[in-house]
Amino acid sequence: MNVTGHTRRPASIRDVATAAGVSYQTVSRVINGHPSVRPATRERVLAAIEELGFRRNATALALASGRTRTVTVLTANTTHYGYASILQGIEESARAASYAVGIGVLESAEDAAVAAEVQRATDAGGGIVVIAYDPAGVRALGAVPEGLPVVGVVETPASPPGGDSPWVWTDDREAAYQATRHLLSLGHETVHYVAIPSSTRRTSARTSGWRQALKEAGAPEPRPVQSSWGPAGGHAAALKLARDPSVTAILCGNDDLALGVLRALHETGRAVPGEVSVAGFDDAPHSAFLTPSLTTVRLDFTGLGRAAFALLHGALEESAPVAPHPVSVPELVVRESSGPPPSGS
Amino acid sequence: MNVTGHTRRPASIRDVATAAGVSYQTVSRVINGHPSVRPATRERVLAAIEELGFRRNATALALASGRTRTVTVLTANTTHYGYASILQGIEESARAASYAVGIGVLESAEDAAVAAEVQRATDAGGGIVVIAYDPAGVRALGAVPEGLPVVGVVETPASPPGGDSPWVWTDDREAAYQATRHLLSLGHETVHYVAIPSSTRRTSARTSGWRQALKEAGAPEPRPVQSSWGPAGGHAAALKLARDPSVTAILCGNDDLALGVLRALHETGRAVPGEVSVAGFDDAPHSAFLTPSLTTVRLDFTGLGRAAFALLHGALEESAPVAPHPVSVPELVVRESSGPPPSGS
DNA sequence: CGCATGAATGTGACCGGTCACACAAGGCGC
DNA sequence: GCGCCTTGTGTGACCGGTCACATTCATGCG
Repeated sequence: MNVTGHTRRPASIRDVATAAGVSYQTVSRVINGHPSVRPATRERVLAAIEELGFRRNATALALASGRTRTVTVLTANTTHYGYASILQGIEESARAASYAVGIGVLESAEDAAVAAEVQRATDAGGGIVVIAYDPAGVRALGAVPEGLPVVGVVETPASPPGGDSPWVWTDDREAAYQATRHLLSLGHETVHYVAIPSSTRRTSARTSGWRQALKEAGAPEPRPVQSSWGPAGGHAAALKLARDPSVTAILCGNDDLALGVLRALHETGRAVPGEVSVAGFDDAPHSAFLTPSLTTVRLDFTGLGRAAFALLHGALEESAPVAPHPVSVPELVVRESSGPPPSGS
Repeated sequence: MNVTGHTRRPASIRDVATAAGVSYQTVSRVINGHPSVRPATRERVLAAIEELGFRRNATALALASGRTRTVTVLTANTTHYGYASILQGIEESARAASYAVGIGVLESAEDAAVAAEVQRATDAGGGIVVIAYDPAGVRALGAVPEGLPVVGVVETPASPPGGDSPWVWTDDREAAYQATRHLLSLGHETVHYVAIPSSTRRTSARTSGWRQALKEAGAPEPRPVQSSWGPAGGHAAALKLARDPSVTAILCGNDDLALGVLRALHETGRAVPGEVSVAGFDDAPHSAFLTPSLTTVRLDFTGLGRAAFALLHGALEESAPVAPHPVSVPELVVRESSGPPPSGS
């Protein structure tokens, strides 16, 4: 029940116009800050707006102007820490720019389902951000019709990142390189790699950063172990690796994987970092509190989301500030899970 | 560059009408499945729709019909596992019902900021779901103007949950009760409780479930330790508790807290579960892989999100199926972190 | 056979804004 | 004092749909 008796239809500019004794166009001018409105008139209109509690109808605005001020985020998942952080970053920037944020979950990577989601995002108008770290995301990014404003949050840019390519990414190669070098510098003969699924057919940036560090150090290059995204994958992968006593250092494609690896090493009785060192990727919030706490590379997902929005915003409006990929550099965080290899080795 | 040369304006129903040689109204009838359209006409219209690639403009539809088919989720955070899962559940149901999902993050609990977010959500039209587990969410829920379709995902229903109260919740009381009983049944004299911040001034359901179990068992009731949401809070709280040798069982308000508690116990050299048992809440994906793996109570957040949408959907459309709070019952998951108290105790 | 009835379709107004243009009043140059 | 430009304001059409009502034509029935 409403104080005023019943819920009344919200005031439109014509209601305001009548109340202020002007035409609706004048009201429109006032709300849009048009210069040529006499101060006295402006005052009257503003008073009427205040009194009637007028708010500009977003739907009508979108229909008339053609601009939706909306960004739709397409993602395969909202619960993964990285994805959720990117979303949060996008929302933060979008809110500051008075954009609405929509979200679409790509439940399957099947073409029809992906196409349907892209359609829905397209129907919403405005811009699209696709988190393309996984097959579903990659397909979605590919399925966006040419000419639409879209930004992909990708593992690696698909072509030379010159100019205004519609992608943002973190320097995963550098991150993997740093982590691998860290482990090698502790004295490990080589570093094994448990990989997250690659979104493309090409070698992932993480893999190549790892590989480069090994090559530079003249370390043997073991086959990367392909795994999944979650702890279960890391667990399974590490159960195999643990059987090989020569394995003393494991780099994991993300912190979830590392968690599973830690668990598997514990189950097989291999001490971390005494016998085996483990490093992750992402610096998820729980990684610092694991036992042992996890050495990892911190990636600024929130910043990545902000960058994605900035890029989109620039494409959508001339006036928007075109931030040049200000994604911060990955930062190695050394914790307990990495140490020198067993001396007897 | 587009195949057709340049991006053309999408086809409207009038374009389709012209192509099919009928009036725009007939096209409208066809897309809305109105019965009285001659099959031959319908065919022609459908062919024109297909040929022109017509898609109904969501903005125009919203403006004309007044119905937005949108649900906006207001939340303080997108990265917490529980919140993110609820969001995912809402999105899932919304997608099935062809609703768009918008998201607004309540960055601060400050009144003005919360009010602004609620306004934005209101402007979007459609329904609102507020995740009201924290002060920001609770305020947002309170700030939603009377009469608007809104559903709160709350810790505890504010008033007798009879009829069609616009809230969904999990049975936290039962969950805490189960976990506490489990610990007591292992032989612990009592169970200490590290609480997440309560969203309301009243005693939280989790607290009262814990309390009831203690009372029924005739166990002494220690003061609950107020903490924060994240692992850091649990860590700090447990550092204090660890000093007291009589503490042999700790129930934590969520799994993140439990993670911090485990870490603190490790740091202070208290074995889990040898000396101290720990149980959490939520069953986050990583909890099963911790060392020791975490005994916890599984809550169906995704189902909660689905229930929230179902309730909203029912309020928004007569035809919608009104699912009666089908949130699944919390389920105790016993893992390694809980066991009998030290025998010498 | 005339008229009521219903099916099939079309017309105009409307949702709440914006945009392009018309128009009145006032200041300035000549 | 006339034209012209500028300032302030109003009018009409439009965005792409929906809704209420009008119209046409075939049909059924008394």
